[in-house]
Amino acid sequence: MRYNPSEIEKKWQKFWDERNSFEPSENKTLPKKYILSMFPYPSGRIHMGHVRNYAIGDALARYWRKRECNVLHPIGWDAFGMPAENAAIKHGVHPKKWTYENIEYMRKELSSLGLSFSKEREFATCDPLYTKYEQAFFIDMWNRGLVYRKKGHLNWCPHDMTVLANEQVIDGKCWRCDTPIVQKEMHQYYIKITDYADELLEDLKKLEGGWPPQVIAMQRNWIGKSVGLEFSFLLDEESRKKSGFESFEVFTTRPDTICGVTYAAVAPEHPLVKALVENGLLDETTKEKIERMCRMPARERNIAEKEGVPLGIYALHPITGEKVPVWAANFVLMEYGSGAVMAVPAHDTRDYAFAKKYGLPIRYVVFPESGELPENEAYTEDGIVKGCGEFDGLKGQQARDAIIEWFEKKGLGKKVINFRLKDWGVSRQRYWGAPIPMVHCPKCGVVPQKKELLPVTLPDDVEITGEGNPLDHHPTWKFTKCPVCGGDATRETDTLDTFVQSSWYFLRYTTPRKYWEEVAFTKEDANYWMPVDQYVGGIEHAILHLLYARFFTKVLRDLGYVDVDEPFKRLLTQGMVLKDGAKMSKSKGNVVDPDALIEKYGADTARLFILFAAPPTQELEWNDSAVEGAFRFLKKLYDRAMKVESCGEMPRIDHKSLQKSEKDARRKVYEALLRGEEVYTERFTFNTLIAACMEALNALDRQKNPKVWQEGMWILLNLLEPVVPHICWELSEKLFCRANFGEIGTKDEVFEVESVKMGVSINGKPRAQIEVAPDASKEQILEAARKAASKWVEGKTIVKEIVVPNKLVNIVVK
RNA sequence: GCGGACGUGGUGGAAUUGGUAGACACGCCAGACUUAGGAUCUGGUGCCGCAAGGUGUGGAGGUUCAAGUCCUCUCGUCCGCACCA
Repeated sequence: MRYNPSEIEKKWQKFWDERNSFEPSENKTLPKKYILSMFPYPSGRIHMGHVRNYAIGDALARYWRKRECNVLHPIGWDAFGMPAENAAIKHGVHPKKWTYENIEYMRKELSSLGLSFSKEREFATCDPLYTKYEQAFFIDMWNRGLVYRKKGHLNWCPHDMTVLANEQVIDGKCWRCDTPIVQKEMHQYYIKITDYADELLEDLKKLEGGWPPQVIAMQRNWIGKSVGLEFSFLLDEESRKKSGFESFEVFTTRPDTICGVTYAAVAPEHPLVKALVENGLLDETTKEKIERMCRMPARERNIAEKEGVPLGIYALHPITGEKVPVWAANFVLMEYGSGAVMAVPAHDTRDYAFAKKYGLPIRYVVFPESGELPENEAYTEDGIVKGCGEFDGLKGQQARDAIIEWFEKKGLGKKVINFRLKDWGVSRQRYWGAPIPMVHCPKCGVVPQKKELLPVTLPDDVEITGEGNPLDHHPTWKFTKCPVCGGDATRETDTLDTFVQSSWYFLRYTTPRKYWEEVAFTKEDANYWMPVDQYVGGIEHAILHLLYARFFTKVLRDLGYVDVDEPFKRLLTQGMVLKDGAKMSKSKGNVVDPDALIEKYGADTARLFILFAAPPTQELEWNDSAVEGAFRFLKKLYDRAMKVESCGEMPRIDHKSLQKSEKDARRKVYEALLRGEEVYTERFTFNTLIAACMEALNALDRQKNPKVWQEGMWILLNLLEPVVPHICWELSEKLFCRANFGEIGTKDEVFEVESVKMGVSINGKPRAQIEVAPDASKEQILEAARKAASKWVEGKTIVKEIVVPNKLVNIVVK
């Protein structure tokens, strides 16, 4: 019998399917493992990234099932979003049809990989039943004051005709279609993620050890907490009269440098500037310069040269009372802090460059503890304050604290914490999304829909042209009654950002399908299964999805739906799959199609290759001949297994009576077993486990003892089942009636050896090898070592001798 | 600029607490079997050298009996953020 993957794989997939083999138990007294690979967007076909993602998750799920855990390993579909609408525009297919057909097709593709998903708990986020609860959460959040509506400058993608969150703007371009973003002013709904900024930051500590440091760092950076002093810059009397402003606020993280302030700078969009323009106090060229600065998009501003104009007004230094000029400058951002800064050219590189360009004074007030001030640049390090009256002599944090205290005592300013994180704008002017369940009533204003009327569903009869919002253009959909007064009203026509759906889908899975009509999920179920024990997905979600999901979990906790603080205990970020050094993409023409691969070699070969070629967190370079190698291993495994006699339990072997090659084989097998434990539970370096299994099979091949073969296969098939399930079920069924699929304990006897090989080094250089009894004394070992290395020892004085048991001997000679 | 990851044969990668660097696999070379094979099997394969030996984990120092692993500096690659006050 030759290895025939397509036959074996069909057989077992059918077997698993018919028996619903992978449904979790509802018995909550069992130890649980929640293993989750990020759910896919139903784009049409799976790609190698999916294969990798689900091969990793499936291996872990299958492993824990063997350890007698209750395993939740679900799959679903992140099904709302723009590609469905783009398909509608291009090909005239309805987004719903396009999406569900894609799901149908991709489900088949995934099932051909033999993944052990719970079929029962699968759903798509575009299912109205999912929308229903999402809308209910939104209303809960609105009622809690966590959602608000605001008119503001928004990132607008002219191609997709929609608003984007800051997180969705990459290099000033749309994250989806790469179109440059423009600023547009409009109303939209915001979720107050900033209310949770501190907790989102603090709780990153809880994730240390479980999440990659890189992802934690990226989130920390994105939240961007900075502590400093906020104070008012009073304007001098004349400037007050001119502008109608008393003062303006500034924020600084370096109050210790405050006495080095020689000017102040405000953003070109600052209200103070507007007032001066409106009062006709600026000449034409100044106004022109300001307008030009305002027009320049943010991403160009940060590469442009520092530029600014004096506004002809003066502020009073809060400590010295000195008059300092106020400038409008292109490097000051309106969106951060108060849109104005105190400028200390001596201790800030930006302020320095600006001061040099416009000939503004530079005054050093912080000096290094040792050494000299740098020449021709700002000194930005901490140091000792000099030239600042009562604060002289203080250094670094000490000085900062003292100065903040001084401001607070005098009531001139206060300690303030600023975050870079902005509230999450969730309105999208699109059709294929969850409708925002709000109603605009001429009498009652903007009010939430009644919960018993949820879900607010999408109308099917829409025309999708790519221009404007189809829901807004629909002839009847938006007309409704006000849930408060019952009068005529209109529905909100914006839909929710798709990241809202992916922010809680992992909670939906925790409750069995039969309850889905009544609840989003039960608290009991969520508390049993959460947090996800192992989450697996791409690094590209390091900020967006993972931050929103963490935030949502905390909000739902505060709303009383669940008790956990963090949704994902451990996170594994898989590397990309590359071909010819580049990410696989249609445009580059370097795509390897998973279907074709499975067709040719089978799912087990695909899974084996993808887990063997590189550790899961690293990039994986595609290599056709290495795929061939993976296939070869499976053929060999199958061929050798066919020669093993079947048995119902693990054979008992008298280890002492075995020949050396037989003992070696057993040792290799048990080494693989130990490696398996650590790979599946801690390290996830499946490549090393597979290598250990290959070594074990090679070692088994060098001996002929039928019992050693039986035991070896018993263990290897158990170890490899999570990676290559089909072939392992087939062979285990044939040989052991699958009795080998439980937990297997190690055996100390196989690691006992008659002799150990040790290296002998002279002055650290490996020179010879000795073989000694495992219980040999230090003296015996040294004697053997001196003899073996006599060539290098003769005529020299031995200075020192080190024996590392079972490893090596190092003799130091002179 | 800030933050993070990484650098080992022709290639992917092993080496978990410092202890014989290069496991396992790909590729390549030689051989066996075969009508043939992109099949299978055996042996070899870091580099220099006929050999003895030397040398070798991006580079330079250091700690140590011993460094891919620890420390300092440096070069390079990749990723994220970025005029954030």
